[in-house]
Amino acid sequence: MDRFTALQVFRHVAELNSFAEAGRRLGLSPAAISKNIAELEAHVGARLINRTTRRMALTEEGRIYLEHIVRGLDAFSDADRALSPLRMGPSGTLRVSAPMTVTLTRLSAAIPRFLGKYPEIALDLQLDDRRVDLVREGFDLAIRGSDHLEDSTLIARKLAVMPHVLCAAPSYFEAHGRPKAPPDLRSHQCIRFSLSGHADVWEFKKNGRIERVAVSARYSVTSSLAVRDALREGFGLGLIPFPYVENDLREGRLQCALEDWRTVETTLYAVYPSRQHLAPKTHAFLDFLTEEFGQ
Amino acid sequence: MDRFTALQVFRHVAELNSFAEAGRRLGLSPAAISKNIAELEAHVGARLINRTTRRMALTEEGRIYLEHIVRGLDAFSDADRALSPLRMGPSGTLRVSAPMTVTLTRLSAAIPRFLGKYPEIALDLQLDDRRVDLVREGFDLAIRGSDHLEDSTLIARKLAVMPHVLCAAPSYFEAHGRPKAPPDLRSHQCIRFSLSGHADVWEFKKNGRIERVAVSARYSVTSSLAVRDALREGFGLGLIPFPYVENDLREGRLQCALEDWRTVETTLYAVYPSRQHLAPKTHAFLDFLTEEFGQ
DNA sequence: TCCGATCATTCCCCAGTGGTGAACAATATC
DNA sequence: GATATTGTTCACCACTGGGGAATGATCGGA
Repeated sequence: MDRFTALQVFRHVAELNSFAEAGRRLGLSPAAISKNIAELEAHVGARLINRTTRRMALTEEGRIYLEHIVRGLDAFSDADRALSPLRMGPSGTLRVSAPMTVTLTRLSAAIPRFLGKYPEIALDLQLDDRRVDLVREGFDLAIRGSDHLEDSTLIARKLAVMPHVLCAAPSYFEAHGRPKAPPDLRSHQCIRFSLSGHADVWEFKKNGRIERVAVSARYSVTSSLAVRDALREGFGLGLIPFPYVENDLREGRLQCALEDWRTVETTLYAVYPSRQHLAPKTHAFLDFLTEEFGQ
Repeated sequence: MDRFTALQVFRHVAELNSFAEAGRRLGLSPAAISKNIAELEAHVGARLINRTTRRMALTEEGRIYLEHIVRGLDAFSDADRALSPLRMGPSGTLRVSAPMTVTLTRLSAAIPRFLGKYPEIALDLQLDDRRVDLVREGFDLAIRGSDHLEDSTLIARKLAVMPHVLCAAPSYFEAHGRPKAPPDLRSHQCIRFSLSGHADVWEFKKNGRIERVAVSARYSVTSSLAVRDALREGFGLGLIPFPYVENDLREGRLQCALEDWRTVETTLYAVYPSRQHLAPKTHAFLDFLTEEFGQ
């Protein structure tokens, strides 16, 4: 039986002192009211309402029961109401995981604007290049740089594609020469971003031809920014997302090599647990992200 | 949908951190658990639990919701528990309405024994010769002297039949003579118990013949005990339940007349609102009554 | 690395439940 | 007395809530 409606019926009947009136309020037939009360009494094992066709009054049991019931029902409507602000406007605490580098280079400057737009949102932003477990660690959303398809039941929205470029400092090219084709890389000093899915093997394409080069690197590091720093110092060649070195290239601090070859690209995804019942706060942040990376 | 089970499911899932385990505890299939949670989320309009097949964690909404829900569910189990003492042993307050006279003559002496036997019962005994409205005034049980069938939806259990006798004091008979047949009563001084259903017309039967006498009385009173007092004083003839005058007759203070005619009788009923879910306290009192009147 | 076990979800199917509407009995009201 | 209202009961029925199996994902261990 449906306890919940039975209890609601009981409450209405008790407070309105009438079966028929309760039925009208709840949009139920008199028959339904009668049955609900009877069921509830059967469940409780006690008569709750003494009644004839014209009069009705709670029994002692009924009074005691009602008292508790009302507390319970109120708690439930409170529960629904407690969620409505979170459902209405974007508010609450938003837990986001994002990789350090991409955040610092492309996002963190814009975040105050986001927080300014949604004063009800508190942002807990965890910068971490690990691939975090969304649900285990309770994140609402994560940003991931991924080069392969998403694996799990999570939802992924593509934010941006970051093509990689092979580059080094002018001083490096002067000292070691400039590679003409991918295989030349074997004799070069390569700097490796170790968290990349293609850290060990660098891939180049031209005219449908694919060249793979197993890279041996004396310097592996878990941040592309550290790679960039090393590149600037002329320590070696690196494969690095274009946006990170855009300024360096324009201003001549770094130069590209093998520009006629296409190489890997990192796709940036926003990942979240489910598309259903997406919380407004999460929705707002998603919009912010797509807008921010969309330009 | 059944909110109640959905909420129970949600609580179990949240506290056990597992859909499957919750299913086992509640005796439900995994499918049912899944559906319940999905329904609840649809009702609430927010995702309550983030989940993959292996991990699950409450969302912010889920935590808030759970907090309220638990209060509500606890209130409900409290409600059930609050009634169980009333269901188990006879206890609580028992409200009984009874006619003054029959109580004083046949019951009140035994009541302390009843209360001694059931220490958890408090008795609120309203002595009132009115015909009270059981449910309107919130009685658990009423004792009624009735000479006609019960009229309403109430349940009536027969307690005793009290035949009436026509009697008066010896002094009265000496002064006014002894009636030989019902019609003689017209010339007698009659004392009337005005609450009786047959106060105006006294009925006598013999050999299937029925005699009705319209009684004119100078003294009408609402208590049979007052009638008895008047009879003892030799003021007139009265039709009165036999038990009330049993001692007087045995000891010669009063004498019968028309003993070869059968006259009306009052049947004593215990009346209560319903046979279903009879509270133990009421049951105990009913047993007490039948025992007390049964001898 | 592969296989078996476990978990949540989805689909389909079905019994059982809660609902309605009408007939009914009791009782207020006019 | 006639009428209207109320709570109960009885069929009847749509629909829901549950089980079972298949599916996809993930974990743990060999």
